[in-house]
Amino acid sequence: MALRRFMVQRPRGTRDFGPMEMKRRLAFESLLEEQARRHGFSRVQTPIFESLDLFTAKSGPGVVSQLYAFQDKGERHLTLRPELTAPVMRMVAEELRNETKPLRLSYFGQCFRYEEFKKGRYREFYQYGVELIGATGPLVEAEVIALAINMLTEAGLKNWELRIGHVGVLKQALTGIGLSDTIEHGEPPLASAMRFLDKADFEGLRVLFEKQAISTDFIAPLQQLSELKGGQETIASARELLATMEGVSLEALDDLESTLNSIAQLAPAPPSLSVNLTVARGLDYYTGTVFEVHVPELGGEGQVLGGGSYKLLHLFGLADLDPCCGFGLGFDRVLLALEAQAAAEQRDEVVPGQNDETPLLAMIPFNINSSEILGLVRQLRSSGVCVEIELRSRKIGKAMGWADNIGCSHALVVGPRDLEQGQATVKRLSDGEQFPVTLDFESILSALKA
RNA sequence: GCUGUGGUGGUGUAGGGGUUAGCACGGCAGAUUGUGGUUCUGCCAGCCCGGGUUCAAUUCCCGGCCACGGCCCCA
Repeated sequence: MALRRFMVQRPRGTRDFGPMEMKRRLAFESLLEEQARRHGFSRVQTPIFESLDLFTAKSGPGVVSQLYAFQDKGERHLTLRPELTAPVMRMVAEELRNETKPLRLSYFGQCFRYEEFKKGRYREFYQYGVELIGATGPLVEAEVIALAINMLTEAGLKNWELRIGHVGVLKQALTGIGLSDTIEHGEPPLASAMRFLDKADFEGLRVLFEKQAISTDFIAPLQQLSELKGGQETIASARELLATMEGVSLEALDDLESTLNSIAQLAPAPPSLSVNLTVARGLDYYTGTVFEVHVPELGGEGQVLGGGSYKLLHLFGLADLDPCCGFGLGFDRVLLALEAQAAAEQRDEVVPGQNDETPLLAMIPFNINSSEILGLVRQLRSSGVCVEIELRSRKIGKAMGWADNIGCSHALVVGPRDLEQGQATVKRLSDGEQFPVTLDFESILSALKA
């Protein structure tokens, strides 16, 4: 292409989506939307850019290095949004304070992160998510998680693993044995202990316990707790371990069990369910149940969904609505997984319903003034038929080839003779069968349905 | 943040210090001036960018850009 040297390339880490790909993406989006709708969630939308403060308030100043941040002409500090939870929280505080609670909100859109991209990680990526705001407890969490399960199931995703945990279990165990949650120097002892458990650094934990004058006898059961992994039976094992530690509350564990029981009724069983008390999601605003979905086929970037109960609305003066529960679904990653699985099974359809089954009619004006058929085209389109007009004045044979190539189900040639007689033939391209019609939309409509 | 591999028409590829840079798919047109998917013919269209070595670089070297991976990290 001679013009290449003058072309401007797509920025690094971004993607274009052609017609075929968009068909899949739109089908996937409406599938997710339909599930959200059935669970009572309503779609909202927030701006592509926000005040920088919104994200530093949520995640600390460190996030700035990963943001597409800039100043506008009024020298306001803005950034392209790196995620959608904080904007939705902002919107709730700003616009939806007086709506009847609880709110069930869903959203979908681009997010931007300035980082090295690779398979499943892009600088511009798409996130679908939901937040349930203004209600708390095991049933709320179960509703949200069940929606996630139903979405992935309906999308036809296979071989995925739901990992579920509850940050309260270990936290209550640690406070129960006497670790403090208040700051002395820098990090509260409780947070340090959580970190050590997360990284399986039991020597670090021992040092901390000695410093805090806490019996190191607790380390063994804590280690066992953090290493628990398995199905629902894991709850019973955790209960036994916690029972050996005096003064430790079982409330979080009871909640988790209750959540799991409700999920089992609200959604089909996921292909794999694993209870893991160290699914901490690395973030300190999570307060209750936390969960992630992984797809092994995706390798390093295998997490396709993550969420839980968190406290963020207090940042906006709405502490009474905390905690909320929600999740974000990596739209691109789920699609990648679906594509990989479809390819492995040599399946054509990647997303259920991606292939539009409505007839597409190629209207081929032949040696006539095309204005003769425009009224008919309009009537057909009003009746819900997809109509494409041949625009290059091809000869009949070529026009048929064109119609077939672009995926038309039927073709209708209208030439001088047809106009004269008020009749024509609708040709079904799949098998070549022809149907005589009169040149009015009702007759053509019934031929298309034949 | 660390690191591996690679870049030839729109797509997939062959080749290789001096070539009319080959092939397939594709698009367009004709064979075929009222009915497609076959066939035949013609046309369209390419060596990522910059510097170096050389008489000569698309080919070798260096840098950049882009692409695809593996770690780390992740709101």
